[in-house]
Amino acid sequence: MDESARLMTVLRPVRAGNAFEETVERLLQAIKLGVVAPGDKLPPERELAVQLGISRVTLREAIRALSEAGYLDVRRGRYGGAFVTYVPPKPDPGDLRQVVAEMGRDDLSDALTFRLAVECGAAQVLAAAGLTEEKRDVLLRRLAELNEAPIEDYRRLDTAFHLSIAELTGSTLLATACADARSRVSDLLNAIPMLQVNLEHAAVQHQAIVDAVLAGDPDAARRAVSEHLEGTAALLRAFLA
Amino acid sequence: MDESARLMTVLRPVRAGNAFEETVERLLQAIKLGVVAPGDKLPPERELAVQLGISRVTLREAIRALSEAGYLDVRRGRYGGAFVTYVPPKPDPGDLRQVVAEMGRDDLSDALTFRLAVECGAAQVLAAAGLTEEKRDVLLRRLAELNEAPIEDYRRLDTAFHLSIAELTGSTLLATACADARSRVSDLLNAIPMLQVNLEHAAVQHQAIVDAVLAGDPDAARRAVSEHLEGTAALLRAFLA
DNA sequence: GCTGATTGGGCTAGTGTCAGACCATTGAGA
DNA sequence: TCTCAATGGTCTGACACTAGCCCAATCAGC
Repeated sequence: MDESARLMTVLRPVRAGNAFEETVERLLQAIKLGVVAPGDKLPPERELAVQLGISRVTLREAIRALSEAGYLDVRRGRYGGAFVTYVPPKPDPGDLRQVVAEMGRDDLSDALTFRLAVECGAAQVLAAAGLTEEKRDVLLRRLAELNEAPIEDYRRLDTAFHLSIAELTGSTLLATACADARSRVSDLLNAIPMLQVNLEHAAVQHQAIVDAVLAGDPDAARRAVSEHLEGTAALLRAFLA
Repeated sequence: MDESARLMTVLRPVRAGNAFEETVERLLQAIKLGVVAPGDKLPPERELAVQLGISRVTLREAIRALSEAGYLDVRRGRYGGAFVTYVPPKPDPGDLRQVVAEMGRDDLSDALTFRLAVECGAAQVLAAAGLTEEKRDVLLRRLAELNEAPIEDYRRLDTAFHLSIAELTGSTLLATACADARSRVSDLLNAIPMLQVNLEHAAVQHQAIVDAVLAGDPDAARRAVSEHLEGTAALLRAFLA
């Protein structure tokens, strides 16, 4: 609000934790966002350590922790690797309160606001920039895949659809921000029951988003994403009330 | 674009560098954004180290580097401290090419896209949420300060105005993202000559942004910010062409 | 069966980072 | 003029993290 608020924003902690903790967080993000789908395996330790910019020792500690927590199944030998065993829990509104209690009411509001801003921003930018034919295809394919998704794949493909919008802008920073925003609320979304009405409603909104983006209408794109996300947020608040 | 793009997004390096490098970067951000104005001093080392979540040793190394680079003047004894000596260089379009060469053409585009998305998102969210009287006052005060600014304070107060919008949403994540976005282009903005025409044009656009936000019109707010930033981006491209 | 490539598992020596204690300098106020 | 609180400057022992190496397990293909 005042000057000192800006000081706190910029002079916040340089690191969110030690290398081990940050690595666990990152792998968890990849797993929960479904970037590596259930049954898939992570890249080999040596490669992954390079990608993450950490030592193999630290990476292995993180993998062992996730393995012990039941997220991964690690197998040795050729054709081995760290296989994702995590499957999102059955939606249960009861979990919601618990998750919110863990993350804090303010952080929830913060995360929802952040997500709203960056996803609207991404859609607007993409609509304003215009899409190549190839990009149109990607977007339409993602939408189609989502619409045909069996219910157990719905959240994962929904994530893929949403993230595609940011990725198609070509901005790595924006894609990263959207992935971060999504992962901050993914546990909450997983706890919301998937009712037929809501899914149909979401499908209409997804279509509206794609239509606006393909039409090159930034205002409509912004509004469509805004309505979609506000709808989800309202659903969340309803289950929390 | 495809599946592997998302893998790279999520499995990017856990750390941007060692603690020393990241600390230098953070302090530089505070200085260049004018969060600590020229002549002001940083918090005492002991406090700052706690805020940044690093050891005093590492912090001191970073401060020494910035001191040797001419950004800070460190004085011992009571009422001593690390005083900001950095004043933004005189605008010089010649610097532009050099800065762009250092950061890379793609990174520039990435940064501009990111900034456009998050600032539009922030303005939209703020307009949609509505402002308390107190918040209105803050926003109007920042705008007034900017309009009355002597030319040597213009960039700093412009930054303050822009960041206020994100801060007023109450989302720390969003404020952080906007600060990050701004700092990625601040060297470029500093290199653009400040012509009277451009300043007047900017003043009108700033007014339009505030008007839209206070009117509670998210679309208008988004559009106003978009026009303002696109104008700056166009100016940049013009000097680079 | 073997074999060899691929993968996880483990060890060690070296460097980065930290917490905490203590020293040196400065200058406002008694 | 002296004092002392606030601040930067320095040192040390402990722990975290890394790079690089070698070992162990697995399994497709010969």
